[in-house]
Amino acid sequence: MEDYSAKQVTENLDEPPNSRLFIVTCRSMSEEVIRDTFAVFGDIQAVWVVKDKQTKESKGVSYVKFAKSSQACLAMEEMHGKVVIEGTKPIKVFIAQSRSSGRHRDVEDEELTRIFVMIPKTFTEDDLKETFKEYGDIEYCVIIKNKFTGESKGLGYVRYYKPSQAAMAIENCDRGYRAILAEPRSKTNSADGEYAGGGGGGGGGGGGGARFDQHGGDNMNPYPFPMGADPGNYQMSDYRSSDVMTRCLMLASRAAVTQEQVFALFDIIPGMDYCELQRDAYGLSKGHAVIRYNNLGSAVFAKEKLNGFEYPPGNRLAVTFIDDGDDRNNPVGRMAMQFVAAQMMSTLWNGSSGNQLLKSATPYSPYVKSLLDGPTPPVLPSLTQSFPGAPAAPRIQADLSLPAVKKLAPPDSKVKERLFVVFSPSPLSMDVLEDVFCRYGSLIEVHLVPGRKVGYMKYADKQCADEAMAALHGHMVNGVRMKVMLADPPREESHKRPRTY
DNA sequence: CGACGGGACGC
DNA sequence: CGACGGGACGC
Repeated sequence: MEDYSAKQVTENLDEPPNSRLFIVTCRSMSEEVIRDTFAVFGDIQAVWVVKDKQTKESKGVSYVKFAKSSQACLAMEEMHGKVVIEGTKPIKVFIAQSRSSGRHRDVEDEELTRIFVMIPKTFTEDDLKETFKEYGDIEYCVIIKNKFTGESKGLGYVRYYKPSQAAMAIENCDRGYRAILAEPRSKTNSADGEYAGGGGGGGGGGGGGARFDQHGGDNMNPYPFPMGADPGNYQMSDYRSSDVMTRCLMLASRAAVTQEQVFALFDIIPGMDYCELQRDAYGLSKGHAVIRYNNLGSAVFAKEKLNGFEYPPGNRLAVTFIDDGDDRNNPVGRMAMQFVAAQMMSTLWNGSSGNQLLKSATPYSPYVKSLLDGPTPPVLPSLTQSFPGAPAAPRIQADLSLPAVKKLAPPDSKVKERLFVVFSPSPLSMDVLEDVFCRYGSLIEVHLVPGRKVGYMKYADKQCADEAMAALHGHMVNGVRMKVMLADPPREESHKRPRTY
């Protein structure tokens, strides 16, 4: 078909994605005509007219492979529905399905016009639009935000009117935006993928342990009400699906707490389905966090038990409902709370065999017990000892004198230098590292490599980084020796990752 | 010795 | 409706 060996062609057919056209023509249209017709839209790498094996006659189907997706998209937009040979039917032009996906459904514009990007947390939707309008008219921009605080998650969608515009944006925008085609939202993903089937915990390794699976199997009704038809059942389902705000707690802490700590603490109570630390514009913890449970009972219980709790020791946490509204002492909430407590107790006493419920809490049994038994508010210093990554109350012991703590650089600062740190015998926790490495100024963020004894420190200023390295290399912090050196430049784009464009 | 790569919208 | 050929690197 072209001056490419067979192997090369088949391997490149789907690369970049959406760079190949599927064209329906009249049977008389030759390869030459097709090539001439489409050559004006870009660099054609291959043309293939599907022919009958016996008669060698065209079946009226052709493929045209372009070098770029934007070229294929432009050709599609310009040529679909056009009459190429007078007196014959207009041709149809689509983006071809990738060869590996066995489906033959037409690729819709819907799937080709919305991109998904990573942006600085400081970006507004207007910033997003300003940044991406140079690639084409934008229908709308959306930034994914925290529902309660409006804080950006650093991710956004941009919808263009035409596939070629989205393709241009993906091909030409700064690589830092990591622009890819967005997956269509309509894809009816089984509501909460995490709760499907068996072990959902695996993936992120995010410290918190597996979720408590409260709406797991149909046979497991976590509430003391029968599923039968009685008023109680209605009331219950009504309350389960009640407004999210009623299940949301706000944590306030004077001492700095990490996301991991808050997660570990509130995850003790079953049903946590959201936990996020609030940060200020400079990425510093403001000592606030939002925690949501999937049922009111757990939220009530968590508030009762954790409000006033000392964590870390000496620091009294304040836990309130986000909407400091009305009566939380309604019977339903109380019953639900008591039931959750009872269930946790029984699970603990009975050893919870075959019950996935307290999987992640099991290691914490002693203090979960005391938490449940304890007065309100409980003071259980021993609790903090066993939380992974809990700081010995920002107490840092070092074999050198450390300067005072300095403010972090804004999270979207340009990284001017990275330090590579090796820990021995084991890695230090995130917050200890932040506390130590920020003291020379301009620290942007600490990155620990999961499962390894190494980490990276990002700095916005070369001199600060060098100073930190000179001061800390070979030194000991909390019994951990650190090698601190300049990081090798990040690996340049491995072409391994599958791209969506 | 000791190496990073990320990602999802509650209609 | 209209969906996937021909030909085969070199350890």
